Amino acid sequence: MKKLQAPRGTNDILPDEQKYWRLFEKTSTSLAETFGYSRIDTPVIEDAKLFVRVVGESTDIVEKETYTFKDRGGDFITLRPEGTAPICRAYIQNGMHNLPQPVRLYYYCPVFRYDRPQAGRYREHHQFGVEVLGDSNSTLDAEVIYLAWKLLNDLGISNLIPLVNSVGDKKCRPNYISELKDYFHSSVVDSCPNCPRRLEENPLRLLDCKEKSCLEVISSAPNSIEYLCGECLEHWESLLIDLKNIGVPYVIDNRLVRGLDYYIRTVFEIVPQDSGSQSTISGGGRYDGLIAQLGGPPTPGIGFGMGIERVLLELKKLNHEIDDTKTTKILIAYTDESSKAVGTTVRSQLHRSKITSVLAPSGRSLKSQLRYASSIKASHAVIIGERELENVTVTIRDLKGSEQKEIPQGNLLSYFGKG
RNA sequence: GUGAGCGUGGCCAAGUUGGUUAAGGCGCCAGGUUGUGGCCCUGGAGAUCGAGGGUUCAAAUCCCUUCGCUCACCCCA
Repeated sequence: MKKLQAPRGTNDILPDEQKYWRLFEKTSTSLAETFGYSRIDTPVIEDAKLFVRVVGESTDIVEKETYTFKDRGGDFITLRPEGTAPICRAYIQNGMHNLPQPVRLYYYCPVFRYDRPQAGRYREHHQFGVEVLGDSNSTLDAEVIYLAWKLLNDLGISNLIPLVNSVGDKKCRPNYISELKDYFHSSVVDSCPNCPRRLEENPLRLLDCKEKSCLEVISSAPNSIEYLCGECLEHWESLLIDLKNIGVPYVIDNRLVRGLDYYIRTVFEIVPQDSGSQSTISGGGRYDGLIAQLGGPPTPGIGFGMGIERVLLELKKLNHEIDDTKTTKILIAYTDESSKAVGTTVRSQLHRSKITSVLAPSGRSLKSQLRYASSIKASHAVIIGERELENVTVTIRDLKGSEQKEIPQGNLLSYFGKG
């Protein structure tokens, strides 16, 4: 029989790994709550049309990189590949424009992409993100960028600086793109296997080609800021002031573009300095046209998404001690069937007082039971044998030291301070 | 979709000019006397060497196919 294994690009998150995940979850949700964001959970599956409308039908993204299938009723379903579109859908569907604006939301969920896995890229990964809907003021752009940066700081990843850029809006971006095309038409490097095609299909992407021969051409390419219309320029300039006011460091990166057309004006990313290719930890931007595009009222929006696996990769590099929230754990050892029965009632007593305890595995010598206690890092062993049965006592052994004493069964809880 | 590297018990792995029962370490289980752990000692379980086919008297070691993993490209929400 073929060995069963998790599908390509998916991972088990084993018990030893959980402390990192819980740290992230605690840190991120408490930061978001502190800033007045409310949690939202959307379904793992969505109508496939949602993402088609967001990114357009013919791109690689929808054709090759989503998990899309026909369900038993004949509807096309897509496993959510990102957080923003479902939240916009939920905003529209639930009439959230009737809430006080802006609406601040955060999410924490698995997302799916049908990609070949590689370092930092999986078919299932997890994202945390925030979205602010209903206000186009640059203050909120700054707030969102600040949150992404602050979250990483709170986790102890403090050496990262957000990269920011503005890609203009529907009015001014076309001018920029045609300028960019003109520039690359005359200078696109023949030796690059991809840029001639990019020039036709996605000119903005020319700016982040990795080919060495292209770098020089890119460095003197037209700069998007110089093509911003009056309103976009004003938004950009006030963003820089807002960023300063809120106290987040930033670096302007005019080659920064994001893959999707829906981004307007502000785009930003946080990328670790020393890493390989799939390393953007967090990215986001403003998407003022998106909700209208999905059939809702014209509503501005800004947000970021953060890849948790990539964050944890960085976190582990720093080798910080993670507090594993150790509770006292008690192993209940026994020597025969009748003492086992007493052990079972002792366990119930402890559990009622919320004291972590486990019964030793059956059929083992006392020595083996205590070995087991050590291996599961129990803090104490409660030992029940013939003598304890006779005396109606239990023996409590402190496993950090080696003192033990026999106490009346009735004093068990007070021994652990729960009497 | 493209390219490269890799695939030996749960984990880390030695072994590749083909040749007796496929090292070792970690982990797991047991024992080291009479009811007691962590260290140490001894023993045990556990691998048809990813799978299928071929060459050969003989293959984990050579050839072919296939699957899987990893990394990179493409793409990137």
